[in-house]
Amino acid sequence: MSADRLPPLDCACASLRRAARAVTRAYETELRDTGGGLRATQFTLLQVLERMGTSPQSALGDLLALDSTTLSRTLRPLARAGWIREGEGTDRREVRWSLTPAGRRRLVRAKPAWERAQARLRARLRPAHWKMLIEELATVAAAARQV
Amino acid sequence: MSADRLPPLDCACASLRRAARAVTRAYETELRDTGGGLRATQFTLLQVLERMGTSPQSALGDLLALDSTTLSRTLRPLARAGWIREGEGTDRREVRWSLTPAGRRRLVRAKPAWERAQARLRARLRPAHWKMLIEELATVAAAARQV
DNA sequence: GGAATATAGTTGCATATACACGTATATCGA
DNA sequence: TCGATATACGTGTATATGCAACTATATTCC
Repeated sequence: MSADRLPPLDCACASLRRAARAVTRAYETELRDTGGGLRATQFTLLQVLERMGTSPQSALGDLLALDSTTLSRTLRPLARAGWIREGEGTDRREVRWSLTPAGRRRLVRAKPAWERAQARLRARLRPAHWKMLIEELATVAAAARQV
Repeated sequence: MSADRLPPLDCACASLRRAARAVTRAYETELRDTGGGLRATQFTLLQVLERMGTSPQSALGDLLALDSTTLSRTLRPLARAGWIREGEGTDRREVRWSLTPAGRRRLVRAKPAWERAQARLRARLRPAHWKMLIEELATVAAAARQV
């Protein structure tokens, strides 16, 4: 029933939000069916922590353009589930997060679903556009933050 | 303090969500300061209704890739504010929406803020990339819905 | 050293978003 | 024509998201 094409929206913000909603739904469907029900944001946080090793909470927020208050509340359930752990830094205000072994296993288990979602979307785009899109989105996010 | 650049994220979903968050904040800041505090989604709905004239609720959901339950709750405050109005269709299940004169005025009043936000973002991107981005995002949204 | 300021994070509140499920209406098929 | 199915929408519930305002710690600078 879903249309093969959608009319472009003049507004960049509306365009981004619409695409984010549609793509999030596709990824979360995949994650729900076989990836154990991680939400998109949860998966992303685990994936980023895997790449960063250990990271102050604020650095996660900077990297993902996530407000610190959102981050606090999104990380809490991940910690409660035992997938991430708080570490100590020199700065006593700061919270440093890292993946636990359980978190790493959780991520490994979810990755096939994520890869399927990626592959499925990618297959529907022109090959050259994928990389461009990823890079342009990074540029856009950085540009928007500078305001 | 915000970085001039951000590292790309491998995940298309994470890339889109990050960009959508950052851009939404930029647009809503502008709308808050001088546009009367419309939220991004509210502005988008008014703008789309202006373009479509009258539209069944389901058509709005299709166009914006918005779940119908989200739409119900998002439209309600707009109706309460008197910016949109319910109309009758042949199908008694259906709700048809259209902009009221007050809604049109509201939109006119918010547009300069929106245009400033658009212009500011656009100025930070390579000129050729803007149109490409808008179109690619429409393609991505449509592609993700087909899953 | 201590006041002014900046930074890291949290809490209260409000909107955004969607899934599971329910209700009402319409359509289809034997 | 009437029972099965499909469509349009709403409710309950849960997560996502960010602003205003707050606390606690660190830094700056006189």
